[in-house]
Amino acid sequence: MNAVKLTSTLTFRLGTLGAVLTDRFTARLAAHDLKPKHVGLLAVLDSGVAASQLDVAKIMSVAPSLVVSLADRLEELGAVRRERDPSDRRRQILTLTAEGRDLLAECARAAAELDAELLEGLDQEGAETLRVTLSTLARRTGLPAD
Amino acid sequence: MNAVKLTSTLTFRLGTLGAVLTDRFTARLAAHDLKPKHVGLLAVLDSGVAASQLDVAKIMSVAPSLVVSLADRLEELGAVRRERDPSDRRRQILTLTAEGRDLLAECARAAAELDAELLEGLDQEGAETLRVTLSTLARRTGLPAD
DNA sequence: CTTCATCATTCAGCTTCTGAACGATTTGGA
DNA sequence: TCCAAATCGTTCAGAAGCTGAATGATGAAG
Repeated sequence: MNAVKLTSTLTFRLGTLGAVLTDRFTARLAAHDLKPKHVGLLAVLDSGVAASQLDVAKIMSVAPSLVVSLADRLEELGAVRRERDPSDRRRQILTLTAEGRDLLAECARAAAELDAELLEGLDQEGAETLRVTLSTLARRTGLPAD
Repeated sequence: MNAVKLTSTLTFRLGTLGAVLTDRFTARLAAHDLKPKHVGLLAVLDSGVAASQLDVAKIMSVAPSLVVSLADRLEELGAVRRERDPSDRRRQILTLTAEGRDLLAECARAAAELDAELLEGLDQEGAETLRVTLSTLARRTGLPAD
């Protein structure tokens, strides 16, 4: 009883909306020849101390082998530096370079512009409430919540 | 100036959160041997009159050839009926069967359960505000907003 | 100093999806 | 009436993105 409408569930709505926004972000990133996961990796490095590739893989919930190829590309762009951990030479420590920080900032600005488009005409209060609520949901989902 | 943090943009947050929720939904759907897109197709048929495969493809923003394989599977499950449009025999009209409606309802219930898990402990008011805001955003993004 | 665990890397392959054929049908002129 | 172009569904090859199983290098434990 009280039949649920699929399209009004958060699960479906956040899923589809998230997909659309990711597509838009991907389109913006195309200019830099990057994918969202590349930027996600930059963000991980930015918001923490130096991390090994395996650490990054765990944080991103992604296979270690994927981190290799993401880091390959970012290293090639000069956005990331790869160094063996002196205290454990198996570990590759990834760190953001100055260029990497710039690149991340540029991508973040692109995302913010997409946000502005999305929220255009929405009341300021609603937007702020949305941010707070999503931050809460992100936190309890194990995602970066800032 | 006022540097934007990527992880706190809606673009990034909705993208990652949406991906997590879609993964969870996919896991629930595994029991029925369905993917979210199958259920999305059922939802399109449910919320409209009879539609041709091309109509569905446009609504779902997906290649027509993908609709073929989704419909193949759903037809095989008896959830969907395929009939040539008598007034234009090129068109394949897709309609929900009674089984299809049941299946959709079951999937919607699964999504609602995931919603409950996600919102557990969140204040009722915040949840309701979230629903309303997301509905608005869905509408202005060309997604089903109900 | 040998055995087992851990990390990065490569690579084969899976899944999901698209775009280019193609056949069947319809439409719009000449 | 007939033909050319457009439209719809279908098949199929293959791109894209990712995983999991090897492999080699290094480290830890006895």
